[in-house]
Amino acid sequence: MSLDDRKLEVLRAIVEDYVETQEPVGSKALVDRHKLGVSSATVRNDMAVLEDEGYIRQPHTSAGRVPTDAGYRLFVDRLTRIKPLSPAERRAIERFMVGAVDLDDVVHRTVRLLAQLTRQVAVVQYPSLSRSAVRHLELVPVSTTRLMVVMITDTGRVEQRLVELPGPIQDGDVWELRRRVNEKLTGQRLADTPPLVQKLVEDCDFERRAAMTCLASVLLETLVDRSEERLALAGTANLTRGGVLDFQGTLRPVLEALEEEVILLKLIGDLEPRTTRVLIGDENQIDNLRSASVVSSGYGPGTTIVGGLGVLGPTRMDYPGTIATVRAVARYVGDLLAQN
Amino acid sequence: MSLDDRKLEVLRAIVEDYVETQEPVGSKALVDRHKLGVSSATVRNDMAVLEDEGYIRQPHTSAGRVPTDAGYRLFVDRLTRIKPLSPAERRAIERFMVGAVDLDDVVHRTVRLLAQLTRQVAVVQYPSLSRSAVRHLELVPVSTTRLMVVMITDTGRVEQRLVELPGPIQDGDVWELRRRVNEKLTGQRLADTPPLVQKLVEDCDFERRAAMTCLASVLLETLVDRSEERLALAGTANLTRGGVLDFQGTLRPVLEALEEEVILLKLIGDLEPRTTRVLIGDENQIDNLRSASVVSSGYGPGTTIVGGLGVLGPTRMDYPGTIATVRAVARYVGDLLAQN
DNA sequence: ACTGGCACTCTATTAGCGGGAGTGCCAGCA
DNA sequence: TGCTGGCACTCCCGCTAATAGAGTGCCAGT
Repeated sequence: MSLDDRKLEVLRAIVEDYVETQEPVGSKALVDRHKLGVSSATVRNDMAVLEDEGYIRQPHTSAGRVPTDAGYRLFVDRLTRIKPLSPAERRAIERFMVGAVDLDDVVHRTVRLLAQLTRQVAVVQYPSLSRSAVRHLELVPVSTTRLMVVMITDTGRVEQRLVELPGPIQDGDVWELRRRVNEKLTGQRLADTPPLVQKLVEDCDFERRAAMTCLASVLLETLVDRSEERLALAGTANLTRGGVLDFQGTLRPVLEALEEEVILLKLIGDLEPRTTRVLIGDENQIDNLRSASVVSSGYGPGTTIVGGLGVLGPTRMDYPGTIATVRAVARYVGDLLAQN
Repeated sequence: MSLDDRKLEVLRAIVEDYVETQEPVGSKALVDRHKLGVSSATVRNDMAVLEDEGYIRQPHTSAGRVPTDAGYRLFVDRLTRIKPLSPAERRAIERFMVGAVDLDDVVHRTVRLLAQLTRQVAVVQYPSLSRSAVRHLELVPVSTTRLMVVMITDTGRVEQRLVELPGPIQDGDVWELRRRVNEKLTGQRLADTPPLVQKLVEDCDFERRAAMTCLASVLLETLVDRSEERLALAGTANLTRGGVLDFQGTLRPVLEALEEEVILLKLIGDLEPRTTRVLIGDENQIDNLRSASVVSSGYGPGTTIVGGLGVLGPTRMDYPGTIATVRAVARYVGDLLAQN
């Protein structure tokens, strides 16, 4: 049996009221607050059906109804009309982001902005290296046997590594290495570089071979083996809004999960371009976050994605508003990166 | 009236028991658990005195006693024999820190280590720029009118900034600028650089004057106006240990405070060399952290301090253990930096 | 100066008791 | 067939009262 329009309308009303009041909503209250045009008894029948189908449930017999994860899912998929951002919010974004000086600053501002607008926990991934391109590589002699490699990407990110050389090196050789490396790698996407680096070593003349080999191994590590992706986090205090009820008693598991960068990356990673993803409840496959939802989106210049950002909150959250905000911020940051 | 030895012993016992059980401790329980050699009635009298002096208090009439901030203070100042780290802990430090690849990694590992060992919230300040020395400055042309400045310090930290030039610049000029800047600044403590930078501009020949001026202003900003000091944080989830009772009901204010970098810097800043500082309760001047204590220590190569680190927990914390751990970790990290 | 004893205070826990919100079901009506 | 009003029923929540227990303060005695 499928759900007719009125039942869907009832579901929407339940979700909206519950999100607002955080209390189970009963049939009487529903007809009072929404003009459904039918009596409470009718609504009760609809509710019984919705419950059978698994979209809502009762915390206990003779209490009001609460949406289930499936209920939120349906709500998000079929009942959410995107609400455009208010002018005030648009202005807030502008005001917050204007004057950012470097990449670090952009990321920090973004994450705080998100946390503030959505009143939830916000996560922003630094532009991922593997999807950016090399703008410049700089080699700086730090001592006679040590070299600092500094890489600048087109997203403005800077990475540096120390290279231990097998033996002393002349300034002139550093020069030559710098020239070769830049010649080969500048402008390349990081994901495409490994074979090029390999080639660099092979093409190298004998006397610089040893140094180049060391350099190459560090480069590979920096360019590719990027296990350590960086993140910024803000708004943890928002978890305490609305009592501890939201997260079935304890914040503990949630706080723990938020400290695991791997988990966060999983939450806001693997995004498709130009879409905003919503993970409700245990859709996110993470035990500690059973009662949390994540709204996330990729960002980057144009339609490419160089990183993810998103917010995390109780399943009981304002989905339309949050989705709109996340989307808007992602787009804004993307444009910012494109300009740069 | 001063406190005789037995009264102090009673205070110590109260603190120790309360820290362990988290429950007000009564006279009976005290004589049972500690061999004080006197009866509970005598202990009661001592307690009455300790209460008069403000070192302990009763949550309500006819409940056990709980230490006040002043009580903890006395405990820390006069009753704490430093307990040496257990071999297991020493090994944990080694195991955790070995194999750190760069400064970022060192800081991250340190903060997690601290959080894990003390089971509290840990904060580590990145080596402060103003106290380190310039190892090298690199100028990288990013476009014809933009320059990337990369500064490497002797603590291994790397900072970069973008400079917008007033007009296009030749490679040769970049060269010359780089030479001059390094000549003047390499090896200098950052705190000493401002007048030198000023001098750089004055000594500059006319055609490079404009570019140098821009560069100088960015340099000053990077070198000195270091309002944005970076921090690493870990162990937030530990706040939820021992119920929410520790922080008078809500974690909210604590979480909020932890998000303010300025506040954290204040907590672990301004440290004297070779000491471990303990701030108990509202000694830390921060409203949101009334019921929290902070144990912190400076670290750095040798006896210089390049940054602070510490942990934050409920006033009811294991001071001797925490102090020992913080001190040990600070020393370890200092040695690590010195080696580098 | 310390101790045992005792009366007293206050809390935390438990049980019992409506009030109320909300439901499910049924019979009647369009 | 679908909606409505009515009604009995269920269960939570908040209130009060009663009780047990831990801990204290004080006093008289050694």
